[in-house]
Amino acid sequence: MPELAEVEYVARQLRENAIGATISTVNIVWPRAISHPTPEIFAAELVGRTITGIDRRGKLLLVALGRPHPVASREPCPPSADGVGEIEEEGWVTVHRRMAGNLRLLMAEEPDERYLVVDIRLADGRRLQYSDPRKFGRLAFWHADELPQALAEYGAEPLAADFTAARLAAILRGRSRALKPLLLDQARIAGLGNIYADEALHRAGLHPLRQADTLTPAESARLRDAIVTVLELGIAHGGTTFGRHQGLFGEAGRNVDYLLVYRREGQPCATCGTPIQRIVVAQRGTRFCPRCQPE
DNA sequence: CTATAAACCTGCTGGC
DNA sequence: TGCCAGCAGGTTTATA
Repeated sequence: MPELAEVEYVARQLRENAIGATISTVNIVWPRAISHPTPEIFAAELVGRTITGIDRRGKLLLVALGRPHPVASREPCPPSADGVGEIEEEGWVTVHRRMAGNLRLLMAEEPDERYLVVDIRLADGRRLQYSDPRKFGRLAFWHADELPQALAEYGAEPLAADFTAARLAAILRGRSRALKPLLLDQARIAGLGNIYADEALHRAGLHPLRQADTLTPAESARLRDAIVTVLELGIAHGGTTFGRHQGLFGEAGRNVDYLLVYRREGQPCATCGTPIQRIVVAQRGTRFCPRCQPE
């Protein structure tokens, strides 16, 4: 599930529902899921802190943690527009769901998630649970001054204002790699995964094996627009869900109904009717329309 | 720099 | 129904 669109969708839900909540206990069911610093320190650092903001970088979810002001103001501080209130950030939890991880916010009476990996109890009785049947996903805690090292390897943010056609053209320039592995390279563009890479290439009319530095300016502009479009559509549809839930409350994303090529091999292309083809590129199943996306 | 394979894990689906 | 092969939304590491 979790590519940029699915992470962004959950980030928005968390921003609406979890900011201001205080963590009372942390139970780590599968310790290897904590990648930094150690499971024990992770748990100890979280307890007593309050969720002050939610952010995202590529497929990585960022949860800002702080402590309420020790003194005074009787008024609870309302979160500001960027999700950060009058509480000082002291650290961050990062969540990478990899292939199959899910984040759920459970009401007090709801049963535990299946495949539970980390259970975070909130002071109001709700639980924030990370579950993951494949156990590929990772959580970490970073002090505020350590966060940059956690984000150091990420490339362009596709939904940021500076992700222009010129920016993408600069990324493609001088690279002999095929487009598909380049789009999946998080150090170049952060957040595209197998679904949205295939969908973006299809919308741009580009073959997945096309060499990156052979695109014309018009083609790279088309690709930039296609990337932004597929991601925004994915977010608007609540993400793409194949198996289990992926929203914060267990709801399935509806974007699967809008995919044009991903997992549609053999079915007719919506544009030209040619059967969608599947090949393997960089160990990943890759779908495209051989007519709309000529090599 | 680029490419390829394997590893990390488990669940699900389709074929026989 | 049972078993096996193949596939899966991602990343890291080792090897050419």
